[in-house]
Amino acid sequence: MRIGELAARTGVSVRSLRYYEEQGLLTSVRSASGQRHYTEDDVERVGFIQRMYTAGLSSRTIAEVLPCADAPSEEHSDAALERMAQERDRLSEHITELIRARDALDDLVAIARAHRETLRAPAAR
Amino acid sequence: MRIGELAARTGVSVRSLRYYEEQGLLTSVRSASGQRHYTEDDVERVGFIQRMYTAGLSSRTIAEVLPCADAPSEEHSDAALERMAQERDRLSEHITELIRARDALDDLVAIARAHRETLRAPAAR
DNA sequence: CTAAAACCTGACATTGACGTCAGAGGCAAG
DNA sequence: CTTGCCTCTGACGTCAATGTCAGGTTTTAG
Repeated sequence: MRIGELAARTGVSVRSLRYYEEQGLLTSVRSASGQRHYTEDDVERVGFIQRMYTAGLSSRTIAEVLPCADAPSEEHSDAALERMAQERDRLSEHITELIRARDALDDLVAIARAHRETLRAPAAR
Repeated sequence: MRIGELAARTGVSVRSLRYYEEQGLLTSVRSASGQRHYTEDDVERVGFIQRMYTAGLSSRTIAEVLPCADAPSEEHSDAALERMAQERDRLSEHITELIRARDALDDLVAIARAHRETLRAPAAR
């Protein structure tokens, strides 16, 4: 498929797909005229890339980790494994922080709601 | 206390504290010479601001939400409450995505580790 | 064949939360 | 009084993923 279709199927912009290629995250086969062509597998690959971006990894870090996703049967050095584990931990910490932030928001919402009730039924007590 | 001490106690840069003030998130009392002075409460306030930034809220959104944290006993319009609830949900979705991303990383790590075992004990089977 | 739609490269623009630097004034200690 | 540290304002720099535009080629539909 061509780049427009891949973009449509992944929900990622054409611009971003070209950027991913520039960053070495995605490869394409070029037709004689220079147009990029992708395989079905690339849909999934782009999904993974997006997920890693969401996780807060940079292009460079994703590039380090991707080979492991590509060829799970090769060694790819302990460094990459180390890197993945490290990013996983960082992500885990971040999730913990986000949950705390959500709790803080929850508290605020609860207090605001409670006070609204007070306003609505001032004669309740 | 002056800005340097607040920075030290919150772990936030002096630059950021000025930026927060510029964004209307933090106020200070100015001495005759123009220096900013803060209260003990501001330490906690900066912590909350940081937490909201971590949660992915923009300055503008934090500015909308902060009045509720400041004065829980006022109404502050349903709009702010609505906004908080909305941000909370957005954050929740984001957390879910991050957990999925972490799971993906976990899978990769597990596969890589398993393969390393295979290499280390090739005669195991 | 022709026009529209999709693609190409290259380059500049954007956004947001800061970093950093310059030049000037403020404040406590010796 | 002066030395050294803190603070002030203002402005420009940064970074990373993307948007966007220009000018040109390719593909597709009619």
